[in-house]
Amino acid sequence: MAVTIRDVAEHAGVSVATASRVLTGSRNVSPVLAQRVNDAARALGYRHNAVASALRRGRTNTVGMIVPEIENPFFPAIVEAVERRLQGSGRDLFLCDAQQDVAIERHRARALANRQVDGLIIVPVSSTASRATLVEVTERTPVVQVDRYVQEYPADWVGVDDQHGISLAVEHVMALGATRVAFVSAALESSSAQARHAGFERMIERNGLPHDTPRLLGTFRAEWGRAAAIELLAHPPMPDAVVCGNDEIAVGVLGEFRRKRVRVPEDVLVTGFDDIRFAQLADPPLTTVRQPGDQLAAECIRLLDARMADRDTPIQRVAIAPSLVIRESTGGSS
Amino acid sequence: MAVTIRDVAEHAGVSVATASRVLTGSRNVSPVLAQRVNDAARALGYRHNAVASALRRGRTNTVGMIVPEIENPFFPAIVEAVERRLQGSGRDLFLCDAQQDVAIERHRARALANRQVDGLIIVPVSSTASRATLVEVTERTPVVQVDRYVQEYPADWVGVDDQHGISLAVEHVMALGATRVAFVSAALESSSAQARHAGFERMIERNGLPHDTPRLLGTFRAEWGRAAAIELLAHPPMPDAVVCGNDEIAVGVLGEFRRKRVRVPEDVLVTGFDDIRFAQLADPPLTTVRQPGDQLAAECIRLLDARMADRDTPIQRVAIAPSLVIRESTGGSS
DNA sequence: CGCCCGTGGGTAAACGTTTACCCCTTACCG
DNA sequence: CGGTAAGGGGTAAACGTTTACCCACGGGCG
Repeated sequence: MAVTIRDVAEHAGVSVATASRVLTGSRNVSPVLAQRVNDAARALGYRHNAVASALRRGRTNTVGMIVPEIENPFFPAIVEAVERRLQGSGRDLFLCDAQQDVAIERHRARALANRQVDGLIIVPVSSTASRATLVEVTERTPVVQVDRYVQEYPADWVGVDDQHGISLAVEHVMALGATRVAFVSAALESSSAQARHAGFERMIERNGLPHDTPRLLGTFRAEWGRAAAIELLAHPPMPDAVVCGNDEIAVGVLGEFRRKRVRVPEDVLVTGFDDIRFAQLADPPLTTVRQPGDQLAAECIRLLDARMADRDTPIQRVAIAPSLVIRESTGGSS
Repeated sequence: MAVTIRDVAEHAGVSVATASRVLTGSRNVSPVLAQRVNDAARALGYRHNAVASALRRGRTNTVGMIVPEIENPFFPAIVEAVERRLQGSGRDLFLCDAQQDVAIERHRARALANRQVDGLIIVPVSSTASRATLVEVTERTPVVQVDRYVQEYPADWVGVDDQHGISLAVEHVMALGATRVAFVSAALESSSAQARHAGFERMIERNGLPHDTPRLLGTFRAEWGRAAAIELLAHPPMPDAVVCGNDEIAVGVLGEFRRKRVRVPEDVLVTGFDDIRFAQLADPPLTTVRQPGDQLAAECIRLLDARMADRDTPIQRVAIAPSLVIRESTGGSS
């Protein structure tokens, strides 16, 4: 078996209590004994058993995070930001991928909760089907939702004001003279898809733009953007602008337009959402609604810590205003 | 406190042993008692405490994975594939991001090992500086390296034959008439950067191509590709082809070339490596060396399981032959 | 009828830490 | 000099499961 704290104590000629106190720094120990313990630990190659520690203390110094699909580059960006935020407090982040499947999501959430993570950060797959998982896990551990949320908010949320974000995009293309504006986004499964769609419809309504432009709802993936572009081209007249639900979709749309020799921005304007790294590398570089990842992460950790400090704090929602990043896909910076 | 198996047993009127046996299915229990236990568990809202279980059993049904940086889309793709492979055996995957920092990598590796993961899959940050971490963690838990490896192989490895991959790219551009071939890749920190560089030099040598073409080594990121392209343009003559160390770099190169009105493939050929999702969405779509993610993942899990079954199995290295995917950045499919 | 074996149940001892509680020594103060 | 407090050390009881070991019972077989 591996070397335990008991072996260390024995080797150092002290009690396990003293060894533990030295190793965790939980109480003052005379320097001479401390030295002996540390030497013994090093000599024996002692490794802290986090499982035993977690069982006894009920805490793990670990935060869990679940994202709907790790292949969507927006999520790694958030993960990165969260990770950096967590760095300071010495906690580890364990990440799980739900693969767009609420059953897997539930499984992962339980796995993390069963491991006694001190907190859980989750981007729920579905605004409805993920709810049960959220409710279940919320009664066991502090939870913060990021980006997406679940109906009726069983837990804190931090994200961007999606409706406002989309309205920035629509206003922008309107200002450039577009009146026929199409919308390509994901099916109304997640809260962000819903909010972005609602924001779009509200802008169309409020500004008296024509209603008969296409609304194509699929997934948040480039493949769908490509398919949607084919659809748009198949049913003239072409819109003046295509507002996309995220950057991946927009990149797919751009790719298909390029292939079909539809010129962007001359023939049609295209906008995205998120401002992923590839947005500026797209051809043409993509005008998009930027999500401030660092702020989201900071807010997220703040909420998590607050809830860890007091489980009964009222549920909070933090919506951060996104900003528009203008690039060539709508004609470039003015 | 939370409800324990003791509460369940009491409520069902059986011993904890029986309750445990029902809940884990470790031994036959008469149907009537089993029913009572299950009912009690449901009624009380019993949740398995994985920490206690792990402490007692020494296993966790969990696999840990560490990638150098989650923002490089190649890694999420591998993670996805591994995750799908793991699905079948009911194990959970906990992912960690090393943020390109061997200190963080070591911290994460220890965190996972301390949590008693049953195995660890790692893409080491550095071929030299990650070695100590690998050695340390290898004596505690089965480890498989993917994609990159560490000097002298303290653990199994599965990856692609990088040298061969690069030679496919070089041969391809040579076949298209290129003689002056430049190489843009990452600093020789990781094994993949080293192998790809070595493969490139070997091809130049073997085919008697001019030696005075640029070798620009930076990072595996698009920003670097962009910077390298600027460098290439600043020092004529332009090469006939630019072979890149990965797709991200290539996308950056393409972006900068487009901005400077350098035509690809007419003026210069460009190739990548990995075949990430965006490779085909780039402008022009990118000719690249494809890494077969599913095969890598399958092989990886196979190696891990083999090592879990027998810790003393000799160390294995599995190199899979990559294939060339020809797209417009070198003139398109012939 | 006696023995053996298989089945299903319980008791209690682990797993490795942390920490409540207790004790002893020493120093300080009135 | 007695009393008290503080500091540093040890003992042992948790934390919640799993499982080795034991026991009782019943059926089959010689």
